[in-house]
Amino acid sequence: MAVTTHSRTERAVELFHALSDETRLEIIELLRKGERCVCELTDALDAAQSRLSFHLRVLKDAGIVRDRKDGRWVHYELDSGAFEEMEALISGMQPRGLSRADKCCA
Amino acid sequence: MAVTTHSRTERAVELFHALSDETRLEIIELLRKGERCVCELTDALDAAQSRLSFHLRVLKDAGIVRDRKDGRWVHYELDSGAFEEMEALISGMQPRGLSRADKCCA
DNA sequence: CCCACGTATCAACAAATCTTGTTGGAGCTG
DNA sequence: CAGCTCCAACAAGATTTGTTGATACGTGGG
Repeated sequence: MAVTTHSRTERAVELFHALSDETRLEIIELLRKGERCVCELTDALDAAQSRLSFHLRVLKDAGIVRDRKDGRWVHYELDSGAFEEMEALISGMQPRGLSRADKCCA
Repeated sequence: MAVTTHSRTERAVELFHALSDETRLEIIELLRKGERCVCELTDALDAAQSRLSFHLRVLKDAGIVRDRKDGRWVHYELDSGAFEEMEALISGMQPRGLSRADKCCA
């Protein structure tokens, strides 16, 4: 499970790196509709299986998706916790003064 | 100014890539306190000038910072528009159903 | 037990990214 | 003008990342 000790910055790098690839963003887009197995993703994206496996691992290591084994299939789905984390990170990076109050319940 | 035609996904890749580096996140953190010239950044980060110049360009190309010339100095500052863009992107990537209502004013 | 299927992993290569050192331009100052 | 400072840009090397094809692993069916 690789519980590497992360500084706040290292964690941000990991998350943003995971999102900085077109294939991975396409995977995320597909998973928004719900859980999918790898074979459905290879089908939808017309990508080699080992390529998707690689990208799914990056997403999983970053905590953006989680997997569930079901017989010989592995289903992947989004983990909403990571998105909350990223929203918080971006909020905390913005220029001082307009971090929160002005965009919530405007 | 490189007005490359971006798909939505390509733009997301560009933004998240710009954030996926520790040095660049440190630059952003420093710029949160306000405008800084390159020499102040090299000083604060103890980094070679050409290295910072490289990273500042990545940030600038992504629209995350903008520069202002002042004599022989160049000052960089955050561009809040990019952060709003990223918040919107992340919002739009989350699993269906819980995009907004459940995290605003809970 | 054996084979087919779905998936992960590995090795090798290709391509992109980052670092370092260097060069050159632009703008001050004397 | 001469000399200095601040900075961008380039070149070369190192490192990281992504792709592809081959192989290995686990599961379920015949």
